[in-house]
Amino acid sequence: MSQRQVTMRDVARAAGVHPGTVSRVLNPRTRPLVNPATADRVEQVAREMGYSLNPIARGLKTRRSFSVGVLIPDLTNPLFPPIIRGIERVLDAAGYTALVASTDGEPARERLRLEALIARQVDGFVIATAERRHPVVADAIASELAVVLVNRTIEGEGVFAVVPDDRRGSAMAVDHLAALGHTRIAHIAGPQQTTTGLLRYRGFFEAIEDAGLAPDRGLIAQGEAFTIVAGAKAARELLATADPPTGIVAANDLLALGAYTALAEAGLDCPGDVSVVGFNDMPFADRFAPPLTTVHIPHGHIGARAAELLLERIEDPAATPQTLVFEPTLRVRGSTAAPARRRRPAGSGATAARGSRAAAPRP
Amino acid sequence: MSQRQVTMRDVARAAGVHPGTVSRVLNPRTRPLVNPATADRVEQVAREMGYSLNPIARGLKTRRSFSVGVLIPDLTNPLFPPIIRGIERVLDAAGYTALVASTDGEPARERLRLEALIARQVDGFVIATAERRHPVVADAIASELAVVLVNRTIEGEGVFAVVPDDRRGSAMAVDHLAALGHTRIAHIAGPQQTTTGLLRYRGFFEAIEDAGLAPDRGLIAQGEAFTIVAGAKAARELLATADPPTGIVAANDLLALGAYTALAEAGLDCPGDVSVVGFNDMPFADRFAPPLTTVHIPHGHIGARAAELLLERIEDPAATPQTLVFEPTLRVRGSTAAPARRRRPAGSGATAARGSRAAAPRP
DNA sequence: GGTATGACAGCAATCGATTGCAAGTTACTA
DNA sequence: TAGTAACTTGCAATCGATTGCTGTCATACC
Repeated sequence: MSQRQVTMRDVARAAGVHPGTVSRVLNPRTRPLVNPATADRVEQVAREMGYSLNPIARGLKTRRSFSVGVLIPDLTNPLFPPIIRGIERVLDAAGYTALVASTDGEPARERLRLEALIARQVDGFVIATAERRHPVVADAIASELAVVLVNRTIEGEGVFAVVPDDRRGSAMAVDHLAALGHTRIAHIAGPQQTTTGLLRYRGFFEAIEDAGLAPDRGLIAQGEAFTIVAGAKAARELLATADPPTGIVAANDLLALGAYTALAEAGLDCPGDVSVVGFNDMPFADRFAPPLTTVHIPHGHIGARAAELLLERIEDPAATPQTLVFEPTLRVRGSTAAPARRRRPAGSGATAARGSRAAAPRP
Repeated sequence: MSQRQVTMRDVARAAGVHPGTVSRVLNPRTRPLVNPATADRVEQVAREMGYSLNPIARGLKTRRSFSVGVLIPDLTNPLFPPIIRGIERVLDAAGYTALVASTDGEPARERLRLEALIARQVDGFVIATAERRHPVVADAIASELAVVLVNRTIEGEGVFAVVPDDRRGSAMAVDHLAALGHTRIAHIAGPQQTTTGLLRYRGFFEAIEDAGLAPDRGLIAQGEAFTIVAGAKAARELLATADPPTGIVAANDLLALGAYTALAEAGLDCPGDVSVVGFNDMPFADRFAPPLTTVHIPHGHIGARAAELLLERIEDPAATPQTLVFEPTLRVRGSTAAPARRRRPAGSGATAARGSRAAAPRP
């Protein structure tokens, strides 16, 4: 907040030494090279003058910035803020700064962001926007950039990633519904170009078979994105079939919320008529109407571990690539219940929506 | 993603000109200084070589970075992501980059962030963490940094800010409840060191008087922070009084959500027993149980306008300070209704909570 | 035909810090 | 006591781009 920034030269002059010496004193790594007495004096003077190192200038020379880029598909998805918080916590402690950028899922914007951040000399990236085949990310990794993927990963070699056990999570959801007595269990799948979309779908399918239920293509609806709108659309398709499901496993909470919307439109009660399970346990999932049963993943930890992995990778470019897989847990709340006896007219299309009455009608 | 970065010197050599000339060509402002033919040629060569300017180096010389810092109290509060999105949209279009940092409301962390960003040569700040008397922010403004406050502002001169009309918003909430027939209307106030906390409180109080209701100190509970936990605590206090309110105006949605919690604990129904109004209309407010009636503010616009103001201020340091006040609107949803006839025992303390049964019991 | 005018483009210092190299000290050994 | 090793610290080039100043050259004007 000082008027003119104090430079290293100023400190050097004041302390009667050469700027190079000041530089050495202020860098822990080179500090031992200088006489302890001198070092103390310089440090003292620097403190008194309120000197602070100019990271821009330093970065120019060292090609390091002690900052890392964090690429997020959509900041307004409540899943990500806790992850970011976890990342920042670790980075902060290590003296790094996180530069958060959201890409809105647009590849063009993503490339732009990435390059802008590279130009800013970031030392690495935590990327949450990965798709299974992702040229931008693959390039980044190939070009020896330090990259750690979080939540989603890519298919390929040499990847650092921290992800939930997606198959297992889906299976938990299916098992839960099956245990409640559901036999017609549907899936609202996420975009299949993401590992979360694909693996949760596969996990769902496998679990259905393991539960001894008949797999049915008609019970799979493809969500076009991980959004409420896409979830509603997919759920409408499921409800419009001849023999609609009594339980829905959504590939994430936003899709599940979309299912809520579709159910309300169709005048159906959740969980009375249809049970819904989400994935992620995003913040506020417990406050929805009804509170969402969902697969919980430890957001903060995932972020923190990703940051730690990244720091390791930055410190040691030869570090062995590794993928950390977190075990999810099921949070049972109010959106799932035993299936009721079928009571809707067996028409093929959903009957005209009875207005948008709230999913949980008041007594 | 190229191996070694192409520098201006490389381009100059290839084009057979001096680096200085390349610099002039690539800067729109100085471009007219060079012969159009040469300029075209240089530009061509630069493009072919895949040259991209190094913002670090440029920043070192120009003390500009074309990036701005965005200080957010808490990224996990869903109010902020849409604001950030608005900011990014405008900044992007102007060729600037937003560096988002969250402070968790800790002054120490805030100062740290601010200084880290200043060191990174940001050209200005959008600050959402302001408190009414805020030394850090006041210093920043005083030291001629380009600063625009968003959502909250400070008390003082020469401030650029974009805020909602907090008094008016509170008044809308009160009027709504009064119109429904409520006479015992309480307020869960936000921290009074923030303008949002203070003005919403004042607006509440004024509106109560204007409605011809008797102001009652017992109907004001102070939230310690803008969080669910604080809201629950404050609401419990309100419910424990001899003559509890039938309507609650919360200073923001998180506090309102806390009120939901307290009501559920006390076995009370919302809106059957007590109506609740929030403030901000944060994302998902319409999905809660019950859907929250709240004062809506245009998050994206607020962010965008703040960014625009900041850009103006950066371009013209002599720009006149201005505060933009946005008119809020009331979104009536499921958390408000006419007061029921009093039917609870008139005991002074809340009776033992009947477990944490969901606020909206299933039929 | 000589000089004033102006358009171009090169030169070199500069932003603030880092670091290999070398010089100067000091101390220690043979 | 000369010689060498171990410390310290200064020197200066460097990272990549910007910009005031200067020099050059062609054109225009009288």
